[in-house]
Amino acid sequence: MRRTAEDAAQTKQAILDAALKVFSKKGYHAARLADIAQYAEVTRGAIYHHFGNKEGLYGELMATASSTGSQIVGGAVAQGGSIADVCQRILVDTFSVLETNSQMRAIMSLWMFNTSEMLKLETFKEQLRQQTVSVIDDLAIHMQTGIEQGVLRDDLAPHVAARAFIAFQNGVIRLWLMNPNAFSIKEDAEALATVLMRGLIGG
Amino acid sequence: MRRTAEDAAQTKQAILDAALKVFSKKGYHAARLADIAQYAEVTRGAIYHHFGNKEGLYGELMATASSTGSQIVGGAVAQGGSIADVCQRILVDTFSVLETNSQMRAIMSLWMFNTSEMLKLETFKEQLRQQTVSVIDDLAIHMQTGIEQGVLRDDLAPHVAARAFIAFQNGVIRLWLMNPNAFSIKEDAEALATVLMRGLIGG
DNA sequence: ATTATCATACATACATGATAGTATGTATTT
DNA sequence: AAATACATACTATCATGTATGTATGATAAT
Repeated sequence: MRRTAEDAAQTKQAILDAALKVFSKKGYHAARLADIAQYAEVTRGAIYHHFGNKEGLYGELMATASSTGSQIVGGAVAQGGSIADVCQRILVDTFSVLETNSQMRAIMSLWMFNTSEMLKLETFKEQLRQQTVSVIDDLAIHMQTGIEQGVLRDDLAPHVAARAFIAFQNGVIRLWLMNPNAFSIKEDAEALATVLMRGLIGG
Repeated sequence: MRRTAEDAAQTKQAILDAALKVFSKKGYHAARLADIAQYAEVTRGAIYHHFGNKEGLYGELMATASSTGSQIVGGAVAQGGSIADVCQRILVDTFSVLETNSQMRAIMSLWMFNTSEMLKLETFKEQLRQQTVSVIDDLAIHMQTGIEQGVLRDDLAPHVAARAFIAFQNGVIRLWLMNPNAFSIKEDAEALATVLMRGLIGG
């Protein structure tokens, strides 16, 4: 029952969508390919055809996830302003979007929670490590210029500032994802972001 | 080959120690009871005898882990000082101890990473949720008095301050655990803590 | 344009391995 | 003697991966 190329692409996307839901909900090991297949309304055969194996499926998922992340950052940078403005905007945007966009929420859950499960796969660990390092390094360069321009505190080491930023962002996201009913991350986004930024902005 | 009661307690502890190592390294699902047994130099029979099943073993582990956490907080509070001093101390202490104490590192790994894997077990999820809520609530009360005393910024909502604090702490710990070679969390502990505290302290 | 051929997109069924759990045996302690 | 603290051996389950089947779209030959 071969379908046309378009149909095939559609099925592949359906599998990816289903995988995102199931992986983010159950974790890597607990998620069964049978679950994903059922959710996508195909059989496991389709999954093996398109992705080779479970790890391959997960890998493609993570690739799209990480590209989404850099997309947000790119958008915030494009709006211009000082490094402080950009950082504030990134925090507020990432916090807010979680509450409104369920797909984004699933992606974040995936990379917040499942990631850790995957750290035993050395290839994954290394890939993630590299990725994090480069994000921090990039950010540190911007922090450096911010410091030189007097926008950020001059007693701040650029890398420390960058790590504080990423840690705070991830921490807030994780805290909220663990219990979304505890508070509204969208309503508190501005206030939370301000706490961290006040620690970075020169005064 | 029954051993004396003392011996039994000793083997039970050995199993817990082994479980901490294996769980924190491999995750819940990937960790095999056979591994844990081998590491503890017993057979799986001993595990089933003392803990009933895999989930029981994990449960007891987490119980000791959470008690360790509140122990650190208790210690920092006992040393006195303003809420700002206490918070700074908690951050610096928790950051520093990670690098020096491998057992603490394993416990943190467990609760940072494996926790998420366990969130599908509803009992666990609820337990963890309650725990987090109460930690935040407690902290918020202290933040409140800090605000009233003028130690912390007066435009800060107590719960926002509390969540920012916990999020930052967890975020830094997680960031470092994911890649301990990227930087020395002990050396940067003071600087990192200062960033967050400057965002909270009134000026 | 029709047909023969091949490649694609899956479904189905089976093989394999791994691991949790159980049942039972046994040596000590109490 | 009865319960404890395990070890050993066995069972059952389950999920991945693979091998194979099949219907159909794509493509080239005639």
